[in-house]
Amino acid sequence: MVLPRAAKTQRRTRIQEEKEEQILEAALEVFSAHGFRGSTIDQIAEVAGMSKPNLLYYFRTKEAMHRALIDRVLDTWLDPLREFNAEGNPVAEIRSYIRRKLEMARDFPRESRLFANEVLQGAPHIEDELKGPLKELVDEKAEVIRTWAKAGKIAKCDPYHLIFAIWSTTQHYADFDVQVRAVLGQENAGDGRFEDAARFLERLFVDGLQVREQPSSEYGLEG
Amino acid sequence: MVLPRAAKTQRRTRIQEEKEEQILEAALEVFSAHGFRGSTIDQIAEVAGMSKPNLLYYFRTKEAMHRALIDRVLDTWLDPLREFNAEGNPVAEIRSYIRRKLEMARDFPRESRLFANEVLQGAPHIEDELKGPLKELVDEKAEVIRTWAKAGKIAKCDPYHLIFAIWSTTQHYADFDVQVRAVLGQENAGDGRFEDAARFLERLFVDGLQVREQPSSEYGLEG
DNA sequence: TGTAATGTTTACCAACCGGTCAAATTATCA
DNA sequence: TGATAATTTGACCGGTTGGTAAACATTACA
Repeated sequence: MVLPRAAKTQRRTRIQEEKEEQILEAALEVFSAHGFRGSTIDQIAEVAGMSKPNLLYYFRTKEAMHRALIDRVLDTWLDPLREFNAEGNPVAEIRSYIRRKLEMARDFPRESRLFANEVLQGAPHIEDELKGPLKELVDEKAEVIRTWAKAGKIAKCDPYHLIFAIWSTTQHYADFDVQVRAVLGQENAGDGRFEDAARFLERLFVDGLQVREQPSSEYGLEG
Repeated sequence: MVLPRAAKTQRRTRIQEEKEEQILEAALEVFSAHGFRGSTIDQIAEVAGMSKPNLLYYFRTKEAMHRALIDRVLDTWLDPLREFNAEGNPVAEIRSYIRRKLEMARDFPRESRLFANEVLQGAPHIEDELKGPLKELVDEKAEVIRTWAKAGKIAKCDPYHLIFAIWSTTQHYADFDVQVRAVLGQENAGDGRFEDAARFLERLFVDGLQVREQPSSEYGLEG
């Protein structure tokens, strides 16, 4: 037989699992750093420590590799939002969501950049995931936030833009890492910037979402 | 003479100016959408409406085109931060900075994505700009913010992370536009999302930076 | 108007890139 | 062990890409 390629034989060989693991790890390294078009199969092969035809034995095409990687990573990536709990204390839930997202930016920056690259270039490969599972999950959690606001547990605000703000501020530390480092300077070599960021962001969002008697009317909104 | 190429002759021809303008416009379109490696000279040539060798007559290499584009756009891009005025009302200054950044995300999304692509992939072509002019400008404005905080005009906070938060939340609407649209759904076709974002962000930052008697001590910061 | 400088295009090249093929090597198991 | 299936690799292919050479066209200007 010439084309087992994972799908054909139900039972996966030990070697198959190991090699596919190796390849996806290397693919994550390369795709997250250069984007889909900017990456070459040779690069991935070199990082994975195997020959190009060998990669193509496990994944028929470059696109197949990318898709497998996206599928594998997307679930994990959305976990923090899934944990968002309607029953919990609203402010505490938002705080811990921020903390979890920031931890992911620190511990899984490549995953963050993989999606950032993809979305930035128009999401040509993950449009369905965005309009499907992602939107549904966000809709669900936005409804939770809206309920909290109506119940007076947090300040009234647009839940979608709140989620966008949490995404952008936290993922910024993964996606724009070189810029953050450049601006903060060399002395900020360790992970200290993540702790500073956590302090700042938790305070910003918590104070910003506190229910207020006179909701900053002196800065009333014009067009 | 065969190689005038702008630099050699001091006086620029009318044609030179027009064509270089055309090329950089096309380059912005293509580079911002696909990143440096993902873009081809042929693509840019087609958008610019001229032949590939003709492009290379004005810019010797693909890198030269990219560099010229970056140089041209970076100045404009930093204008909103430059306008940040130490003498003004602190909260008003921050609000109008947010507004200006959001307007830029709406009106110049390609410029935003150009830099996002670049930084995301490790800023291989603009490292010097980040560590030089950008850092100096941010250092200067961070000092202004720190002064305001010390004077009790705004809440005490890390000025660098405040700036990062404003950058990330506003640029998010340009860089991750497809994701924002996907999550908000089709009904949000116009520019309404920018107005909603402005309302949300101005309120978030203004309320979050309000000086407080008891600075949210009940959510005291742990590690 | 003539001519030298400037601008444009066609044809082309070498390197690279995604992917194939067939032969060789290794693992599996009756 | 031997035969069969699974895995790996070197050689190769067609298309693309960044860039060049040189002939051709146009403009500026004395």
